[in-house]
Amino acid sequence: MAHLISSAAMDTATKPRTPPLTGNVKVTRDDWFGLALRTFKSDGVEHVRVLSLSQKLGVSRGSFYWYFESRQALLDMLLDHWRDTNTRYVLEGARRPAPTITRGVLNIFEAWIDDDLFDPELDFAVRAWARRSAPVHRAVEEADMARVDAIRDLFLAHGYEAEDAFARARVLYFMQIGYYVLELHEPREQRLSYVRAYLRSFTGSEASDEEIESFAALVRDRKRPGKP
Amino acid sequence: MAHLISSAAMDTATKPRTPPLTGNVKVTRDDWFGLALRTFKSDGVEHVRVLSLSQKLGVSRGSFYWYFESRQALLDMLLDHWRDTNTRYVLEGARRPAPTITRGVLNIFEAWIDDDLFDPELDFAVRAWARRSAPVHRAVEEADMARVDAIRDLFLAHGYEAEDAFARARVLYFMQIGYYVLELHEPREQRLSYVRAYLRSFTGSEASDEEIESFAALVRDRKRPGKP
DNA sequence: CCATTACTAGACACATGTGTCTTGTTCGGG
DNA sequence: CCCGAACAAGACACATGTGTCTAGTAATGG
Repeated sequence: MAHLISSAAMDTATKPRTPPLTGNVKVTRDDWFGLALRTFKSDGVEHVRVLSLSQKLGVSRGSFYWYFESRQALLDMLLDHWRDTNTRYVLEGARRPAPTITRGVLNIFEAWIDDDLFDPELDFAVRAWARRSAPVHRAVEEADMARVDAIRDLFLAHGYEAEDAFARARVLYFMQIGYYVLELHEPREQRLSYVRAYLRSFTGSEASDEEIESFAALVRDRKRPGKP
Repeated sequence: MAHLISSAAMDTATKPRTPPLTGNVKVTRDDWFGLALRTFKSDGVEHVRVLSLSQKLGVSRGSFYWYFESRQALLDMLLDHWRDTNTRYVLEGARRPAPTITRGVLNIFEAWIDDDLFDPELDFAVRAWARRSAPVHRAVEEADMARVDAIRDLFLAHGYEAEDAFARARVLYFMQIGYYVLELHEPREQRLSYVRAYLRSFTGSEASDEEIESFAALVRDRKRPGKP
């Protein structure tokens, strides 16, 4: 009865693997989660389906229920993943001490401009999801408030008046979200060329050439700074 | 063909009706479309389902297929509706001749600030839909370009340099979209109080008191200006 | 008053989805 | 070398969805 051995040639769109997968194992938990995440980002929650994921992975749904308790558990993990990645780096950037306000804003831009640190697709997918799910909605509200507050605190720390700091934080944040929603996908070089103008409009003061240049250099050879 | 009755129904709770509905009729085409639209806005395309709509309307699915060719036909109509409403008023506002740039931007704000003219929920729902549907994606891209171009032309008409006009159009538009994505739902009065600051940051010049005041007055007794 | 118009109900055939359970299959270790 | 841990397959029961078709039924108009 052993016909068609190792027809598991499903290495197409899903597969670069590190360990050769011992035992009767065809896919790992990470395969499931990774595909779910990609599907979530490109197609939305509604399309994260155990059945269709299993078909793309070339295994039966039984495999899924070995690794995960339920579809809902997987969705919860997607939300956690978003919280762990997207919000964190924005906050870290905003809170990093900076000698000037322009430099402080550049610290935030670092996350914005690097898709490894802030993932706009993921953010949008979560926002779309939030429209229907109360807990997700709360999570998004919390994250937005935390982000705007952190940016406002940056302006406050650099001597802006309370109201002005608030307004500037909002303009900066709203415009960034709006930019991502539009899905412009401009090349990094082009985005870099706008930085000076954005800084002027966001902070009301002028960035120094070396600030701009060191930011450009940092972005150009983006390697993830922390540990992987 | 006397099916042009009761087009203005579109109530909230789905039921109170203007004409008593003659014959064996339980729901009208507008009932179907109105509920579909509301569902689309609050829950997204994926939840616009013939079955669940029929249950909410209290009729069988047979009714739907009397009024509409298919689910897809209904979805197409939703997209058309979005095009007819949302894009139009933004363009009209931007193109209306204005004595000053601040006044010109206020003309655009008119649509932004009035949910009858520009519906953020609808816009967001369409953008979410666009991520999965190529034709919808194209429609959104076209609309975004048309809107930004119209705003840019406004700045150009008031003497701004080409690049500056482009940048300002983008900042204005992106920030507005970002604002809507966040779903802040601030009361009209509060939004009005920001208008002067926004105008300053968007145009770089100061609005006159009477411009601000006449805008506030216009918004306060919002009646739809054109014909319904 | 009877036919026609304009709908609605409900059954059929089929697809896609969830979650559970039983029965494999493959490896590595005692 | 056989056994158990770690997974996978596939069937079952059920829910929800689409689209089609036939048999109604309530007002209206001749």
